[in-house]
Amino acid sequence: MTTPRANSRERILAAAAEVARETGPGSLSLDAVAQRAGVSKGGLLYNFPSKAKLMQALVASYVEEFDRDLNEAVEAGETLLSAYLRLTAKACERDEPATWLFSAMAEDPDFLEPVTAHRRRLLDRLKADTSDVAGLLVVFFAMEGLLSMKLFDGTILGQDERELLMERLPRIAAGRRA
Amino acid sequence: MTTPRANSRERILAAAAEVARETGPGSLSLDAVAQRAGVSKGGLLYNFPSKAKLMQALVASYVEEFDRDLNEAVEAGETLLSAYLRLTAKACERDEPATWLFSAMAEDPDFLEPVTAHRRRLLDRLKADTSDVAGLLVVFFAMEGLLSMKLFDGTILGQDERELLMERLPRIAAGRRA
DNA sequence: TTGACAATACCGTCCAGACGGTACAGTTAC
DNA sequence: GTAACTGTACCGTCTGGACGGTATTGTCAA
Repeated sequence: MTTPRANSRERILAAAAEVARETGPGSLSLDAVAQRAGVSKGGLLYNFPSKAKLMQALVASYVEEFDRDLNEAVEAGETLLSAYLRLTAKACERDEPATWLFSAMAEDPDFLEPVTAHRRRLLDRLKADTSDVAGLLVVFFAMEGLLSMKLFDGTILGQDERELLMERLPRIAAGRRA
Repeated sequence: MTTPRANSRERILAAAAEVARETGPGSLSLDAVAQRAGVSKGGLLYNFPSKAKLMQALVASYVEEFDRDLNEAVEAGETLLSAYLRLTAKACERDEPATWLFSAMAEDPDFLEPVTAHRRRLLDRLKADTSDVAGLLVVFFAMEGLLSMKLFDGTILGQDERELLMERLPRIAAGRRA
């Protein structure tokens, strides 16, 4: 009952994210991931020879996807800030928070290094693109705060409040005072 | 020595936070905590009858401390917003990030509920104190973003950048009520 | 005053289960 | 034939936590 062609890696990665979300970040066992992906444990370890490699791939795929989307938007003519705002807001509205991030952190905090490096590069790109650094920082960290709340599951903000926030942010980054 | 040790609970809680910080959020074992606290595992389990109770106490003590400090500042005449800004900034500058939070989350995401509830209450209090809700939201989430970066270990921001940010924030939330 | 009992605050040991990882023989698609 | 698996069996380690024991202090009736 096998169709062994290889989107296996993607299926496994997606399964890992699902398991992390459903059973909690601390319960990401290889057995659970293999079962969820419809793969044997042997098969999982064939694709990712250790749990550490799985985690690294999980983190890397997230960073790559974000950068890809961002660069596509910029090449299509959108401003960097606008694209960042839009993509991050989209991430905030997704049903599945990226709790796999916590799984990676629980396994070994060093696995987050690619994410923090990515964030640092992103901020640098945004800084190079504005004349109002302070305003940019405010906007950037507000978005990061919103995103982290989503990660921590907090549905702290109502719809109307979020709209209020998202409406104000671009005006701050534009250098205008309310 | 023979006399029952005073403040065992506090020592254990502090030890748990230390272990979480030093060995990573996923490696918070009772053995490690007991050893660090200078208590046997049996003694630990006497004070906190399960790991879950330990985590809950860890979370609760954080929330209580924050609220206590905040209320003291307000009673001493500081405005709520100013106190919130100051206390959160202080937390960001502390050497020891609160990685125990991730330990709690790894154990069971539900343990974070008191924290998110606390955050929600805090935001509500701040909202009731301002006429410019949108501005407040920006400031609040920017601070939360800064804090979460600290938690994720990201030393993303340099000293000068943080000063730039912290200088701008109060001006955005300038709309005060009566 | 004292002896009996109980509560408090631990210590040290043990154990069942979960987990990551290995090994390897068999199976299927190309 | 080979890459990409499956399936099973197994190992060593770690972990939460149950349990029984112990020392000190407190209470209180006779």
